Amino acid sequence: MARPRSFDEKQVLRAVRDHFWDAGYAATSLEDLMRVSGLGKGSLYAAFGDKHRLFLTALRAYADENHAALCDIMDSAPRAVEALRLLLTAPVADAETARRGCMLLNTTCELAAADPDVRAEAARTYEKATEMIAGYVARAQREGDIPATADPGALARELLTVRQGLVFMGRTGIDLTALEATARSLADRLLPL
Amino acid sequence: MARPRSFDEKQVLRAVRDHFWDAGYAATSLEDLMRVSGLGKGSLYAAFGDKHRLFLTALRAYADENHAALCDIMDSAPRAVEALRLLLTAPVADAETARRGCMLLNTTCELAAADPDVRAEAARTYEKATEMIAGYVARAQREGDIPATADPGALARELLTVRQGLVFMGRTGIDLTALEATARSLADRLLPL
DNA sequence: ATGGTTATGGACCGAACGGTCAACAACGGG
DNA sequence: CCCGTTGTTGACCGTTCGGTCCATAACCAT
Repeated sequence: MARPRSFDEKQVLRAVRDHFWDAGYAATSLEDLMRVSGLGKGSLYAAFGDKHRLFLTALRAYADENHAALCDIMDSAPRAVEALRLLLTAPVADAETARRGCMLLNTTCELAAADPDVRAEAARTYEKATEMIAGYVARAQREGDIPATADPGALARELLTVRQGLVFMGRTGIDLTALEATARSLADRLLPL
Repeated sequence: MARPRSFDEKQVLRAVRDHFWDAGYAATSLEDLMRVSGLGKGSLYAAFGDKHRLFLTALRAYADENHAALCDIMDSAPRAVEALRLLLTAPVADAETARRGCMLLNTTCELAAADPDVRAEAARTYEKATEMIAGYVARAQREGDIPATADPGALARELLTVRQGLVFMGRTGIDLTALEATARSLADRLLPL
């Protein structure tokens, strides 16, 4: 019927997401996006709308992917309490991950005050994460590793908060050995085994 | 000898800092800075250098002021362990503070990957904060509120990390009542009284 | 009062910004 | 084979960007 697209939508979205992730929203120009995606302005606009819409699309894709990856990592632990430990230790386990930080965290800091869409995405994602973590807490309680008296939702919010703190500290360029030790120690204190 | 300045340097720096704080670095234009400071371009440049130098000056002033304010708050507590509790509960105690977050945290997320000067400022400030906190930990140990076996530096890094996590979560727009409860609960678990 | 010196404010600059558009290219159905 | 439809490309638009510069203003020592 008509000319087919010459690009893979997911691949473009990934390239664009990577640039927003590293450089931030405001510091990324359309020229940057054209370069990393290999597309012309017109194609970018026709396929994804303007810069802001493209950004939100990339952000949402990132948040979903990230959530799925976190679920995978935690699923790999045999006991729920170990999965909860991974929640704290994984984000600082290797240098590249630690330095890059989390795209949602970075852009929330940059834009939360000015952009309701970003706030909404953050709220949505962190609520989903809290529920997921609370599920692991409940399982760890059934497995006898966490006292049954604990409130799964409250503990989940604590762990998520601490995780974000660790992710942020990784972004600052702090010494990674010390940060790993901090993560382990926090896991020891918050998840008495 | 010559014409005197028509503005107060600290006042201008505060106005400029406020705008960078809320809007971020890249999203702030020289026109914004002229508007909030009431100065013309020429005066701004003559007094503070270009946008980036002005930003760094404002950031450093913020970091120093913030550190001093934190010291004041913690000094108000009679026992060191209570000061350490305040480290976690103060940043989420009122809505305005929580929503605004921390300028250094916000800009570190935005610029850490691209701007070595910002990384350096973050490293400098967080090292200073860690030392200050470690001092309180040591005092709390002398006062018998924290086990003498604890490593003050390690505990300080943990508390700072958790504090940053709480500050970040406040910026996301999360429910503040829940966040306060999270802060209190984390304080209870990390600072056994 | 005046001259030396610095501050001020806004005109001005080239470059880069986000966004639009129209001419052209590539495909499939008839 | 050719036409309708959609994708691609790059020229082009007005605006805004950060930064420079200079005529003028305001001050103080003399």
